[in-house]
Amino acid sequence: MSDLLDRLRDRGWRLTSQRRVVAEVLDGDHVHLTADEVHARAAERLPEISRATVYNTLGELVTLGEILEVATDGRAKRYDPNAHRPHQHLVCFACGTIRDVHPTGDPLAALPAAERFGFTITAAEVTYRGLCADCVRRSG
Amino acid sequence: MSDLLDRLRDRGWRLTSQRRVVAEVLDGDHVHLTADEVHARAAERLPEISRATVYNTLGELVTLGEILEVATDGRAKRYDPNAHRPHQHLVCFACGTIRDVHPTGDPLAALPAAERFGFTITAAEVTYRGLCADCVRRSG
DNA sequence: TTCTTGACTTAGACTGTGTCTATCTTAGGA
DNA sequence: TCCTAAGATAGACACAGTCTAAGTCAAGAA
Ligand SMILES: [Mn+2]
Ligand SMILES: [Mn+2]
Ligand SMILES: [Zn+2]
Ligand SMILES: [Zn+2]
Repeated sequence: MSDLLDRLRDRGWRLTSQRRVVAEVLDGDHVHLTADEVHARAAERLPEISRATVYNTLGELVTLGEILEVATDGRAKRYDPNAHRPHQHLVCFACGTIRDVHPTGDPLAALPAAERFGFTITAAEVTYRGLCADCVRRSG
Repeated sequence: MSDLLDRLRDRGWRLTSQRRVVAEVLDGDHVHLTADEVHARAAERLPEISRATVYNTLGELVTLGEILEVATDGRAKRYDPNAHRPHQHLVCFACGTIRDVHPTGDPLAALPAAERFGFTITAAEVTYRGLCADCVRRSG
């Protein structure tokens, strides 16, 4: 985490208290918070932080490649600090929980040239969907 | 197309002119229109159709399994009449064009049990991203 | 240490996308 | 032809996100 702050300072970032708490809130595994969730948690530590600053900071961290923007549903985007290791997502239909998963092989290999329509393809995102153990139990 | 209208009538749908034009607008291959695009095209044929009716009709067609809702970016959802054959999507970074593609194999097979976190997984959506031939040409 | 300044933060207006409600219209059966 | 519940409509509303103008402050200069 403080290595993140070091990298940012090296890139000329001014280290404000707002940016520090946003970075702290995003620390951890399987973290996929919406901008408003980040704002709520940041505001516990720094009550007057504004929504605009949270959006600005998240956007800058995405541009710098330090976090990922994930749009799994039609709702709010989620912000993912796990930008260092490529991964895909597993989402529960019922409760919306998101886990990072690491499929084997290269998903691009499954797409034959005849199905590429002349595109130069550089990425494949996979979203696995199902019910998590808790929601299976609850629903019978 | 009229087989679609037949199926809907069989399911007890009242066939209004509004529902008819929405169904007509969604006919074709590689069609992935936003709700407002559907509304604009429907309004060419039926000028006073309302946004609410377009949203209602699209939602009902999704519920009936006649069209798919696709969220490829963080923007407006797109509606896809190709609900009869499973497929994935190929999206151009630059112009946003969407093509239907059919990868080989089952994407679920690439996710080992140890990476499933106890979920009961029932679906995998893949979005391939790259530059289409036109945008590659234009950009250099 | 204090000063300076442009980078940063803020409140709130504004936009795009989608939902809801109250009222009006109409498809299709009696 | 008439009736009525299903459907259509306008516009208010909600949510996610962007933008702007004015105020604040981190960090380098002196
Ligand atoms: Mn993730
Ligand atoms: Mn499609
Ligand atoms: Zn769940
Ligand atoms: Zn393109």
